[in-house]
Amino acid sequence: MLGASEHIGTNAHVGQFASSGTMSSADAPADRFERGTIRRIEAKEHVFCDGDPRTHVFRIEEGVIALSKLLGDGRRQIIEFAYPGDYIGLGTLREHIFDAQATCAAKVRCLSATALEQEASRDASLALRLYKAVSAELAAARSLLVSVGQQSAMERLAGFLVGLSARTEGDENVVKLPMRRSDIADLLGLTIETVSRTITKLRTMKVIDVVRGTEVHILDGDRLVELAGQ
Amino acid sequence: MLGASEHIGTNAHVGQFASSGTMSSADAPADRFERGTIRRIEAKEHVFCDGDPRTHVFRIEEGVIALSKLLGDGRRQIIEFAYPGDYIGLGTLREHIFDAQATCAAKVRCLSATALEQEASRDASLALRLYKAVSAELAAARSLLVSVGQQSAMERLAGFLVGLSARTEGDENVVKLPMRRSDIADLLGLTIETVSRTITKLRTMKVIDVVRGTEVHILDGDRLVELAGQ
DNA sequence: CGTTCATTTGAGTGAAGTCAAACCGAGTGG
DNA sequence: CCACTCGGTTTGACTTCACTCAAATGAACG
Repeated sequence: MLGASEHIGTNAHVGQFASSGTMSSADAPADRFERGTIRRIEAKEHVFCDGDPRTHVFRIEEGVIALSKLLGDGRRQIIEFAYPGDYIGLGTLREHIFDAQATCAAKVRCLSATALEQEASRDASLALRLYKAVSAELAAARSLLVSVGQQSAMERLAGFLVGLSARTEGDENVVKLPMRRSDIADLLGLTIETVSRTITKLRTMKVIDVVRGTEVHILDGDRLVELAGQ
Repeated sequence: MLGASEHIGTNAHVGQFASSGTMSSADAPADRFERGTIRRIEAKEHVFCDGDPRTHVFRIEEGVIALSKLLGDGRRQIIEFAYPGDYIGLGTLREHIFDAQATCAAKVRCLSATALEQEASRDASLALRLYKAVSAELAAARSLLVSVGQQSAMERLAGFLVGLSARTEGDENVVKLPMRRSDIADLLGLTIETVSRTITKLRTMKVIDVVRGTEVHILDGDRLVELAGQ
């Protein structure tokens, strides 16, 4: 099984941020969302781990970060995939309670959690932005919960592809999968084999076509949405 | 199946709040969390429905409210049980995207959503409280997701009972179940029958005892925690 | 060209679902 | 006070969807 194999020691990932200039922003100068250094993350590298002190909040600039919970016996549930523009590490706890691991090469912007929250306690509009950001995460988590709790493997996978397609810029009918089958399986509460078999079934149904394992061409979008249920 | 049987018309539940005096608060006078009228809710009555405009935020004063999503074919996923002290209806969307239904007789405090959010845009400390409240909900939703996505029926049910016991004031080993089996099933992503069978198994294992179907006596708390996994 | 890692496919099993019937406790009315 | 109903729960028999274990295939890379 996948897991924390690449990760050596609880804090190995902290402290060696690639020093990149702060991006010049057209926004208000005090906008913490636009400052912070950029850090490069390799595929499978951790941004932070379950149990680490929550020192930073990160904004994804490139790639995909999987937030996940690892159970004692190796089972893993992915909580969400964070895509460019998303924030990870928000919340009020002193320590992280999830792993954050890149599913492919990625870049994140690092923002000091304490600075952010100190400023939020003075600046209501920043606090409201944080509120809206977590609210969006909450909606996403609940929607995934409905899927995992009630839907069949086919419905979950079709829904996942529909969601990915909606996120995709450019041709909505060509979706790149920037993660392994095991990541999809752990997101949807299935096994790798079931994910693979379901993809195969969608292919034989001529609803999708798969190129080199990582690129999904949606041949019949309406049917896919239908298969996703509501 | 359960569902919206008690509910007649999308907005039948709005507008007939029981007029109760605003509670005198030791807090700051501007504290919106302490004002608002109290509304009585009968068992199975809706506080609000999926699709209703989000006019109010509610604080549970008594009883339990189930937040749920109903799928087209009757399947239902409960997102969370809201207990006294919890808030429901937070978020930034104009409309509710879930049903909120009492599992037993309940009372909620009604707070104007617009007033709350207008004030939050001026008062950073209020905005931060909202932020913290949703963050807590987010953590709860994610934890349930892990359970539903990865754990067996026994693990889910044991975990549910452990969680209830932790919430219980007074004797931690006597847990009242203020909801039906169908509510527990829809929360955990199981069927009524599986919930019932699992409870029976816990009884034959002498880990719990059940009195009149609604009162669980925890006989072996350590074992229960063990069965819940992590 | 061989190694490694990811994915696919196959065969068999099992945990939870479905359908159906029995049971139980709380009201209600004769 | 008992019979009857009604909603909820439990139990039983059977089915199925997804899991497990195992092997084959495919892609990437030195």
